[in-house]
Amino acid sequence: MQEARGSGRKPARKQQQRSIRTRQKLLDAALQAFSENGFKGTSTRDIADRAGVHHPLITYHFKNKEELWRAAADKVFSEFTALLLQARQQAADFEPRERMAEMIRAYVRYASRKPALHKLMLQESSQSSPRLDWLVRMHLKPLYEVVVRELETLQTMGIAPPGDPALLFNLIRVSSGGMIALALEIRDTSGLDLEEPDKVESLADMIVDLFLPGRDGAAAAAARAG
Amino acid sequence: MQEARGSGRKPARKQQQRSIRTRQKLLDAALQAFSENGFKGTSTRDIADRAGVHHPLITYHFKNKEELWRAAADKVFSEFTALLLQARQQAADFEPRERMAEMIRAYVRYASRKPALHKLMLQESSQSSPRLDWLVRMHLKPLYEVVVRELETLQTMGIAPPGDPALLFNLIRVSSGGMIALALEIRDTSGLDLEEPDKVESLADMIVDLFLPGRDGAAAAAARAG
DNA sequence: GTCTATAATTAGATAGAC
DNA sequence: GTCTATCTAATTATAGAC
Repeated sequence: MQEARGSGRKPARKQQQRSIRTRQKLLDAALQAFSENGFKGTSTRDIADRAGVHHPLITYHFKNKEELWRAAADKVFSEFTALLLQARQQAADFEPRERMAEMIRAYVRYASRKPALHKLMLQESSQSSPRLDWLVRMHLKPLYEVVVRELETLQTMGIAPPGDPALLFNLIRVSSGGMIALALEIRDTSGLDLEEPDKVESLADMIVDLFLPGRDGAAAAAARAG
Repeated sequence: MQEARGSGRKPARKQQQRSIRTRQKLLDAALQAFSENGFKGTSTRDIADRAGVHHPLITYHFKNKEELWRAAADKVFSEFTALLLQARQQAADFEPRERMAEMIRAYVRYASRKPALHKLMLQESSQSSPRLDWLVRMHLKPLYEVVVRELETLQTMGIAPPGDPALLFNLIRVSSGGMIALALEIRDTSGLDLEEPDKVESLADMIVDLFLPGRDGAAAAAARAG
């Protein structure tokens, strides 16, 4: 930190801050653009325009298009996973069914707040690519490993329905994320507006009821016995 | 029909047939390419290469990229709807639950045979466009209107779970199509290969069990009464 | 009905001034 | 850290020979 004090040193810090803001704006614009048009379908010029900066700045801050994609994806997915694990943490003392229910609700709510995340994921999953490999390895698989184990527990307790846990996990996931990613089309074909918060809650509730039909605690055991 | 008989007339018919085959090859290649890279992300040259024809032929047969997209989409979606309504027709004499179950199974099976259809739909739904409007108006909405009515009936019979029918319809839809469209990613993150026919059947069965938990006929009425 | 050649536009990326 | 200018390649689309 060779510019801690003295006169005429503020410009440097101001530049740093501007640089950070430019990075942020580019990341936000990139996420939006990539989620709408896919990797191949978006031009770096479009991203620069959305961010309100000149396009050579992308090269300056992120080296190239691929790195920009990765940075943008990493940002949302990290945010998403953190929020999900936080919801799980907060529900640590709950009964197993309620803990999973809270995670599902957190999942649906975040998906609805950041539809770009699921749009991005769907765009990239339509074809194998280094980006999909990276996404699976860095974000999707780690989350899967954690959650599927809890789902299996819920299955043995009779709370989640029987069957392949991998199938069950992914059904819950696409039921949440897919609905959000398709929100535009769903509104047009069936008049259901998933941007309204109460509709989002209805969606979360329906998913919980569908995928966790069993009950918690003694009631569940009793129900199975009798 | 000025070439019904006589010698030296076969070349004309041969050319016609080649033209038809070229159209077909272009339509198939276009569906594949668009489903993988989205509309903006695919070049007409890529489509021509996949089809093994020279790219100016696209202009010749389809005028431009947009019309080619429309023709390709129209082909699969027409095929898809026809197959679905046929399944419904064949199950006309079944009890209501089994009729809907057969439609769901037909839906999942076709989705798995033609993953490009759902990939295309997901790609286009990420942003509003004249293509999405067209898709909704020509294919999605008509199918929705028919099926949601039957779903409502199943709800009043206690076979389908209660709640907003639009929500229920779309959940069934994305549970089927979304899983298929995401097959690549799902295989990599959770080792579940939805290209295997028996996995597809398991998926269909699980969807039927989840979304049609009630029973048919007198049993259902008895179950609700007692 | 098919091809070559090409026009007009837009893409990703870089060089170098400031 | 930011900008203008520009290179190279790829894009959609068309014109016109065969």
